[in-house]
Amino acid sequence: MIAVVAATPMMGDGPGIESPARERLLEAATRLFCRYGINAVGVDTVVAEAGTAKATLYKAFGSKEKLVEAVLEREGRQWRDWFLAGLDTGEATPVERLRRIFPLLGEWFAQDRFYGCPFINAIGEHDKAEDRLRAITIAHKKAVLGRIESLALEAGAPDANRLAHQLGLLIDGAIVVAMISKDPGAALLAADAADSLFVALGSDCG
Amino acid sequence: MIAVVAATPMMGDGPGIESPARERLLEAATRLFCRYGINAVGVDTVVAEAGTAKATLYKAFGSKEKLVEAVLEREGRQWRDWFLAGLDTGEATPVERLRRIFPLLGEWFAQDRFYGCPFINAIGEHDKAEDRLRAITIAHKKAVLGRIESLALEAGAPDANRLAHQLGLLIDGAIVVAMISKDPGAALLAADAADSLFVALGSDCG
DNA sequence: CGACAACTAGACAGATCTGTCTACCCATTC
DNA sequence: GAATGGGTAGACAGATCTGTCTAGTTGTCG
Repeated sequence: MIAVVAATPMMGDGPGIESPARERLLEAATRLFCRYGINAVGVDTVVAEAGTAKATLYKAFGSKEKLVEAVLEREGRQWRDWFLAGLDTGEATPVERLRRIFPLLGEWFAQDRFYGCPFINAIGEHDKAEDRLRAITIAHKKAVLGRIESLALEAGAPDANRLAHQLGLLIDGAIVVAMISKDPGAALLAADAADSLFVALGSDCG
Repeated sequence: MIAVVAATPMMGDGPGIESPARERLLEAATRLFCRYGINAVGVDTVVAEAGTAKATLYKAFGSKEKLVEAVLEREGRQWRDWFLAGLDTGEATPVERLRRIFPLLGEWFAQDRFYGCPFINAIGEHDKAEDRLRAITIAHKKAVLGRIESLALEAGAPDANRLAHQLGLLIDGAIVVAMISKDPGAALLAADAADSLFVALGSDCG
């Protein structure tokens, strides 16, 4: 127990708890699951892409299902770090920060590695009565919408919670449309629609 | 060839071209694919649920992939028939018809058989470089948004095409949020957001 | 009756899936 | 040097997948 954490002597990357093999597995699984779908990718493909042995995967995660959860949690954390940092960086008014949402999404959509939202896709291809993936997804969305609601509140929105969730609708809609159409322009359209939601905020001008 | 169409002597249901076995297969496949995901359901499960033999499935569709396409095309057609009829039925102004969009979606979300959008889910769990399912999906969305754009035009929208596509964002967003949260209230939220998009239309009143 | 068409039941082949297991490698540490 | 722990390589079991094939059943029509 103690040795497991106290070990990892050389690698200084990240928190130092993750072993390199575990990290390579997460990266490979993320890439493959997002591109081809979770059920369409076998663990043999994941370990081949990660360059590890199959036993390493099962030692680290226990099952493919647990690997999927770990992938979603890691990918969600990284995405939120990137997205929320994009909102919060530098000097800006709350409304200006809210207006960054869709340009940021546009950057994401334009990446050749953009395959839609891993959470939405994962839920879509699993039993809809399954609650585990939905719980992970809801936690992720709550973290994102929570920050947006704070900004809406600072911006003086009459109903910050409602505004945040309506922006959430536009966010998810834009993600889905961008995945289907392969057109990052969905972000521009959503930005425009969001402006219509911002008219109640004081500092607005077409 | 001719016999295949000219036959089906007794059954008078529907257009009469579909054989009962084929229809049962489509119904069973739709139910199972939507609920559990396409890749998670094998053809053995489909034929068992449909009460047919496996050979009947392959005789009628040729492959599981073709069955999937047939399911999406049939389901899309039925959904559009229901949805567009809901918009167009009875006497109403174009804006009133546009305002029916989200209450209609709310009815859909509230059904216990609601498992999200089969098109979105299908694309999400397949290779994102695959174009076949995307083409079917785009055709479906085009049919829906085309009618919405006509209504927006009749309603005097300054940019009917843009309004239609923005409503499309809210529609897809609401579908996804309803699937994730299992809360039909996403439709109300979207209806409210849509009202903000309608302010440019003349006959609007909070 | 005989031909025919649609369907059923289920065996079967071959591939692939998840998960386990053995045997070995190698670096670090005591 | 010996022990240890993380990793590799890959065989293996057992299930399940898609798709094919054979044989038999049912019902219709001439």
